[in-house]
Amino acid sequence: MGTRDQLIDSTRELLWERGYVGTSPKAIQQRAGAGQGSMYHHFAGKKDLALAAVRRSAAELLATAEAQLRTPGTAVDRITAYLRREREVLRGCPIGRLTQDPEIVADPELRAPVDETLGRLRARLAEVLDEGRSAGELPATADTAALAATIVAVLQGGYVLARAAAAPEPFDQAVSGVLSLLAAL
Amino acid sequence: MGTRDQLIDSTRELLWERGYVGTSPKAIQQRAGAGQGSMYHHFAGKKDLALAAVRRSAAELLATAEAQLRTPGTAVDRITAYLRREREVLRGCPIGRLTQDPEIVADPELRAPVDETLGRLRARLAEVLDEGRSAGELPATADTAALAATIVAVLQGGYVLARAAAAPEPFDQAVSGVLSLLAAL
DNA sequence: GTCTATAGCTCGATAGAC
DNA sequence: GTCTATCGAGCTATAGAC
Repeated sequence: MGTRDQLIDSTRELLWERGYVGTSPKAIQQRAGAGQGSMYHHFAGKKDLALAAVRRSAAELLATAEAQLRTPGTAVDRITAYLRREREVLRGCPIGRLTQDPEIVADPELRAPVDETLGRLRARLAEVLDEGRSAGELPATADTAALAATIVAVLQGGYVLARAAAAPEPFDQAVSGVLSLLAAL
Repeated sequence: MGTRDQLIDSTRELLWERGYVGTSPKAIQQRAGAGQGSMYHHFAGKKDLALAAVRRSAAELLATAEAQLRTPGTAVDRITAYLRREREVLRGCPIGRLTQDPEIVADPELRAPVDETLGRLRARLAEVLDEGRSAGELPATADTAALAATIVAVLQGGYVLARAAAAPEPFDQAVSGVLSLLAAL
């Protein structure tokens, strides 16, 4: 792996752990084992590097989600597979986390990939729910776009509860709750 | 209002907007209209001030929730009143926001009030759901603790989606989704 | 109680040698 | 492509006058 990739990966980790405001070029360089000149040779600055890092994390998140949602079974089965897949819950979501960063939401360029990623995730979940509705698994009146937003919100909010408690249990409870509600539909 | 209170209020605002890592003593002083000597006279430092600010925000959050949950009606009515109350959605949750801050979750003293607040909120919602279950509004088999976690997670995650989109709609969708699921129980 | 001055450090970025 | 040196600013905190 080249120095450029090392820098991107270090930035991804630090953005996940500490956010944009809490991540310094110096910390990125140290984690990547690269010097200052090297970083500013490959990237225009902190923002440029963050953009590359966020885009890579976003692509990975969507690919991982797709792997779970592509499984056979009913819509609720597929969503269960997605929600129950192994997660490092206490680390939170590498993309959702960025929405709490004032400099990310204030900058259209930095916010765009975050918005697009969560938007696509919701759209994909709505698609799965649509298929379930067409198959008669869900009521014809179900608002699949709203349910998709609820599911993604449970994930993102589950991370918040788990991190507050420093334990994964509240995340698991929140997921169990929404799955029991979906199963009862 | 005294200087001490001004400092606490400014810290509350800045923690909400920028988090702990993104908030400097200097910014607090400027917003409060107080000098450095004044701040360090009233508080031992940034952490001490943050503790006072978080405790005050936590008390306010729980009091506001209680005002909505105390209303008459079924459990779902009361939870609807809570979820649908007027919110500045794009600002997010002043307490949940702190779970994304590495220095808050790493410090037991700073994390404690966050954990306690979200824990109490979940417990209070579970209580409301328990009352509804006893009244026959919910199935006897409903896992009220899990549903309470789901409801708080939808709120916290709804903020995440709204901030990503820079629009309140995803929050409203997520709330609509979970309320429709609860109504169908 | 509040002020100014200052400490020692890190911030994000640039310069210029090699 | 990577290095070291340096910039001007801001960081959290302390000192000591008033």
